[in-house]
This record gives sequence, C-alpha cells and structure tokens, in this order.
Amino acid sequence: MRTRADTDTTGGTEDGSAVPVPRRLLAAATRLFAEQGYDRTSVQEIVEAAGVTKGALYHYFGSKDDLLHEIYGRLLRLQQERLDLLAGRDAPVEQRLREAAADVVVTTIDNLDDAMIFFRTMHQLSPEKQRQVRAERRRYHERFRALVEEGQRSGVFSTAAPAELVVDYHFGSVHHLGSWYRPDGRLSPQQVADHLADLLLRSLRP
Amino acid sequence: MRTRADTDTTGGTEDGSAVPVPRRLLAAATRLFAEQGYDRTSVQEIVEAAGVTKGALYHYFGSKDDLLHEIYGRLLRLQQERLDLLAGRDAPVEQRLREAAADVVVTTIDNLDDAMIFFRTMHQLSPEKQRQVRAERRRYHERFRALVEEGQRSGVFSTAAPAELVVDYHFGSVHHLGSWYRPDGRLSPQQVADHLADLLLRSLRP
Amino acid sequence: MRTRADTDTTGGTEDGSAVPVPRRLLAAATRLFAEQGYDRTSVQEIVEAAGVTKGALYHYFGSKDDLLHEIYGRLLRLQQERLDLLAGRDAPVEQRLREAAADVVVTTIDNLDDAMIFFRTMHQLSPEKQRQVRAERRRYHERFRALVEEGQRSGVFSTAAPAELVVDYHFGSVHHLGSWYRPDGRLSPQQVADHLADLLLRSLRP
Amino acid sequence: MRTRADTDTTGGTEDGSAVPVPRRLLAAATRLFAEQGYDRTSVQEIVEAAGVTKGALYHYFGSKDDLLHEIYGRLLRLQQERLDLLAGRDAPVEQRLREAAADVVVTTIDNLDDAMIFFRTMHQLSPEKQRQVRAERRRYHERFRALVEEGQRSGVFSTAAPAELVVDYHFGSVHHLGSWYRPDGRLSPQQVADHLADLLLRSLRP
DNA sequence: GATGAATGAGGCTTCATTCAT
DNA sequence: AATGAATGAAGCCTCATTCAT
Repeated sequence: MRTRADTDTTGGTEDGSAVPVPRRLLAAATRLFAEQGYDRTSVQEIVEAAGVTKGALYHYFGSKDDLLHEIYGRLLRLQQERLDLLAGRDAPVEQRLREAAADVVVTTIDNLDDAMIFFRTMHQLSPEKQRQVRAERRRYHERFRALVEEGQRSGVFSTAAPAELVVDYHFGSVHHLGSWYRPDGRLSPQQVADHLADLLLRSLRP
Repeated sequence: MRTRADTDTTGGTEDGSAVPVPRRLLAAATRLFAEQGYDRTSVQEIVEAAGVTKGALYHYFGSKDDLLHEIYGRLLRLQQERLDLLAGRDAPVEQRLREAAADVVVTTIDNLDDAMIFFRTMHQLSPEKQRQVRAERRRYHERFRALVEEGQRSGVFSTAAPAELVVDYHFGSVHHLGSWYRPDGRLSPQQVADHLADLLLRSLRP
Repeated sequence: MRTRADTDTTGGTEDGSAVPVPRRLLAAATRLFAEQGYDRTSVQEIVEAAGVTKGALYHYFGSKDDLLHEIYGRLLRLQQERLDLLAGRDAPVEQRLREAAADVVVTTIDNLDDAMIFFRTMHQLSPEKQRQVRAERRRYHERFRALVEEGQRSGVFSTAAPAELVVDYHFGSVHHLGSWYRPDGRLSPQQVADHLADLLLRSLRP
Repeated sequence: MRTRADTDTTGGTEDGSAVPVPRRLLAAATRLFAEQGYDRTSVQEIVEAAGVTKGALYHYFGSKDDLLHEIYGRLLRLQQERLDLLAGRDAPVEQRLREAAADVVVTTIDNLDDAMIFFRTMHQLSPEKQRQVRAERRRYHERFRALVEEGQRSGVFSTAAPAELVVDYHFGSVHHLGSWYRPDGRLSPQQVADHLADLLLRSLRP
C-alpha cells in the first residue's frame, strides 16, 4: 500500500526517461483510465504505456485501485485547498460564490482526465472505499453550500430553492463538463467558467 | 433504486414465472447494472436473477451490450416522444421550456435506474455503438436547444450565455440526479423538477 | 435417425421452394461444410440457408453427424457403382485401370464439395462411425488394387512398387484435387483425369 | 503417432518438469491435435497434458491459433531448408528431383504429427492467416516445380503432363501419407520414400 | 528496485439438442 | 410436418496479483 510515492523529477534528461517511475505510472494510468475507463484498462497496458514492468507497478502501488485513489486525491486536495482560500476571503458573498463557482470549473477543465475518471469511477468502487471518498467529497460540498446559505440569510440570494439543491445544480454542470467541453472549442476554460458562474448567480437573484 | 415497475406479473403463478423471459432478463439486468455497474455485473448474475439459463439470454439478446442498448432505447424513446409533444404545444416559449425542463427531470427520476446506467455506461461502449447512441441523444439535445434559442430571439430570455451552454448546464443537473436524489428524501420528483426548471428559467431572465 | 429421406422433387414451381426440405437441407449443409468446415458450421446456419427451422432438420435427420454421413454416402455409392462397372468390363487390364483411374478423378471433380467434406472430415468422426466409413472405403480401395495386381501378374505392369502403395499414390492425388483444382482453370475435369491416369499408367510401365 | 522426439528433457527432475513450458505446451498440443483434430481439442486438454495452467499458455502464445502456427512453422522451415539444399546441388536433374521427392516423404513421415495437423487444419484458419500460410507453402511448391521444368526443358523428362500437375500429383501422395502410413508397417520411411520417388521418376520417363 | 513467469478464478459466448405445442 | 424457446455444457480468453530471482 505504498501510495503517494512521487518523489519529484530527478534532473530529467531530454527523453523524459528520468521522470520517476511512480509519476510515469500515474500519468499513463490517468490517460488510459480517461480514454478507456478503469475496468477496461488492464494493468498490462498501464505498465507498457509507462515503459516499466508489472513488478515495478506493484513495487510502488499496492493495487490497481491504489492508482485510482491517488488520481482522485490529487484533484480533491487541489480543489479543497482553493475553495478554502476563496471562501475565506474578505469580500461580498456574491463575489466569493462567483469566484468559487468559476474556480471549480477552471480546475476541473485543467484536470479534465482526473475529473472524468473521478466522476465515472467513483460509483464502482468497493462500498468501503466509496464511503471514504464520499466523505472527502462531502466536506467540499458543504463548504460550498455554506456560501449559498450565507447569501440567502443576508438576503442577497433568493431562497426559492433549497441551498442543497442549488449546489447540486451547479455541481451537475461541473460533472457534465467532460461530456461536452473540448479544448479546441470556441470558449476558453475561463470563459466557460465565467458563463457557468454567471448562470448560477443569475438563478440566485431574488 | 429499482424505480420503475418490474411488477407487471401478467397472469403469473405464485413465483412470477409467467412474466415473459425477455422482460425478466431486462428487469434483472437493469437492477444489477444500476447497483453494481455494467462491467462489474456478470452475465451469470443476470440469468440467475432472472431465473433462466445463459442460453435463454442469448436466445433473445445478441450480447451483453444488447441488453444495455435496449435499456437505453426504452428511456430515449420515452423522453424524445414527450419532448416533441411538449415543445410543439401552442403556448409561450417560457412555459414550454419550463415544462420540458421539468419533464426531463421527472421522467429521469421515474426511470432512475435506466438513466444512471445510461449516463455512466454510454462512454464505455464500442466506438461504433457509442456514435449511434450519441446521434440519438443529439436529436434530443437539439430540440431542447431550439427552445432556448427561440426565447432568446424573441427577447424573453437573456442572451448572456450561448444557448448551447445553457442546455448543457441544465442537462448537467439532470445527469447528476442519480448522485444525490433519493426516493425517500424530502422532495418529491415533481418538486425537484419544478425547482430545477425554475433555476433554469431564472438564470435566463434578461 | 431417419436418414435418406429425399423423396424427390415434387413438381417444383419456379422459385425452388418446392424442392423437398430434406434435399434443401442437404444442399445447404454440403455448401457450408465445404466452405467453412464441419465443426465451424452451426446447425443454425444450415437451417437458415435452407430456409427452414431447427425442428425441421431434426425431423428428417437424427443429428448433425447424420447429414455428414448422408453426404458421404451419396459419393461413395456413386463411385463404387461406377468402379464395379468399369472393372468388370471385357477389356485389357491397362485400359480398365486407365478408365477407372480417370473416372474417380472426374466424379471427384464433379462432386468436389462432397469429396472435400469427405476427405477433411472423415478423421474427426467418432471412432465408431469412423470404422464404419473406413470399411466402405476399403471395399473401393481393394477393388482398385485388384486391377493393379492383375496387371502385375500378367506382366503388363511393373512390380517395382507394391500394388498397395501404387493405389495410395493415385488416391493421394485424388484427395489432393480440392487443394488446387479450380473449375475456371485451364484444364477440364476430363483433361485432368486423363493426365493423372496417364501418369499412373506411365509409372507402372515395366 | 507421436513421431518426433518430445524427449529432450534438459536436465530434468524425475517428472520432466524441467522441460521449458513453451516446449511442453507445443508437444502436448501437437500430440492432441494429431490425435483428435484441432477443433476437437480444447485448450483445457492441452494445458492439462502439459501440466500447466491456462494462464501460462496465454503467457507464451497469443491464442490457440498461434500454437498451430508454430507447429506449421517448424515443419515448413525444415522442409524448405532441405529442399533449397538438395535442389542447389551439383548433380543431374533426375538425381536432384529424385532426392528431393524422397526427402519430402522422409521428413513428412518423421514429423507425421506436424504434417497431418498441417494438411488437415490449414483450410480452416481465418482467411488472413490462411493466405499467409499459403504464401509460404507456395514458395516450396515453386522450387519443386522448377526442378521438373528444368528436366523437361533438357529433354530428360516427358512433357506429356504440365509440370504444375506433376508436382501436385506427387504432393498429393505426400499429403496422403497420414492416411495409410503406419510406423509399424512393412516399409521403412526411406523405403516408402524411394518407392514414391521412383513412381514419380518413372511417370516422367519420356 | 525491478523482473516476468505463472496462477486461478472468472468472463462472455456458442452450440447441438430437446420438447411442448 | 414443423416450430422456436430453452437447456446445459463446454469453449476460448483475460486479468489482477504473487513470488522466486
């Protein structure tokens, strides 16, 4: 169960073979899981794409599931950190919610592979691991909801819809990004983010 | 889960064995795919749950994929039919969009197993079948977008966000329903639908 | 085990659907076995090609093996009959052997599908059926060998090689026909037959 | 059957488990395919006979077909090598053809299992693999035919029959060996070979 | 740190045959 | 005379994981 073993780029010659093995494995797994799905990607494919052997994979990761978990973790930690930062700022709640809503869109697009893997695979983990991941996710969800509730209490947001449902409304669109967003499309990540945040804020106008 | 009626025992001896085999198989597959995911459900489990043998399954369905396709089809046909009906009515566009937006939520909740299977499994079909399904789905999407565009042209909806993106915003929340909606929760399907339709319409106010 | 049920063409309208079912089945099976091999042809394919259902097949034939047996029988009976006729004629032994040698080539080419099925499938029957078929085949073989021996005794054929081996030499080339003979090739069946019979007779010159 | 040596226990504890796994698998497959035919031999039987598990087989061979291909290859390579050697010698063409004709008989008998598998199974491969095998076989065939043509041009062989057909005549008898040759029969492989080569040469006398 | 051969369980699918109608 | 649903056994192959080196 040796997870989180990525010990940093050691110098790095031009061919990239100096990238540490754990990182190479994680990168290969991320790409393949995103392209083919978790179940349809074999350990053999991962090690071949990473240019190592099975023994190496099992040296760094306890199981195929561990790879998944690590991919999840990377994104979750990143987004949680940024939300805590933004929500804690000293600014009107509308602005803080708008920024938080846009930020989760941008970081999701910037890590679209990780995000898609997360959204699609979460529900097919063992119940035990599922509970663990859900718990981490919930903390994020609740911090976000607190922003909505704060605005509702202070009268700047409509209370027509329950805060809970509003948050799910927004996160639905974030989860859905992988189904339609294309890097070569007309809108930049930031533009998409601004639009979606705007839609959220508009829907909350009293 | 297990939302829609697998209860139509037609005639039926006490064990329900009078239900036609294909229906029994479809019901069993739907339940298991929803509970465990497509890849993690074996054909063996399906036939055991349906009380038949593997041979019988392959007598009616060409492959495990075919079962999936049939489940998709049921829902797609239902929703397309209803959208065509609602969108074609003689009523102000705000009202038609509101009803369509609410209707897709209600039918999705009413068929939550089918819907979740659809949303989660679509992207792990063979590229060929995936294209076919996407094409059917697109028709639905475009009819919906046409409503938004109609309202934007006539000035009743804001043009701040592209119609395309607005539609994806709403469908994101629909896809997301399976992640949080629980039949035993505080809100009825219709209430959830009304809320989500309201959020959509609010976000489109000029 | 109702074999040999072909009761003759009953009138026959223009679409061929008046061809009796057993004959249609036999024709379909012959073509498919020749094209794909016995094991790789399913009963389902046969009945579809014949335009009937499985029940019909099993009404006329006891098993898939029975179809095979019937195909064998047709050819064996034909060739045995003709050999008996030719060998019993009142003519010099060289002429009788030449004619017999050519005749088996012509009838094999004329029934190339049946022959190929026979040569290729014989050895994968159940040991019991295999013995039965071998016995029928042996009778043919021995009648042929008797001709060679007769010529050797009377001094018109060389005794350099055992008669047994000479016969196998010739039958080898007959069995091999399916591997190279093409109906659209340069040589007609009769020309091929004459050449092969000539090679046999030449190799027997003292 | 079981002609060629599967007896090269390299080192080897008492149970022969020191023979490399791929060789054990190949030996087992060869024996079983020859005895029962390719289609009627299951992968399960092969691995049991070789004393390994299915996983091991698929570690070394991509498919059941691959085993077959390897068996083919062994024989094809051997015979091609020997023909090239014999045909290129500095000797009268009659002698070179006689030796080549006898040699293919001897090596076929010495590897009768491989040969029979080849002759019987070739035609039931996938069209693609079939073309590949045919191409390799054709090279052998053409080298052989060149010898006949050389003799015909120089007048030592009759031109009554086309060279092509003469070659097929001979190869027919080679393919047929498995149908009658028995190791415990009266004739040794070399005697059979000499007789068959003699019949060929006799049939070519002008 | 890393190899790669081997395991063993399980996956999907095919098929000849039977039987009630 | 013919149907076609259903069986049940078997078939080929995949894969995450382990372990001796």
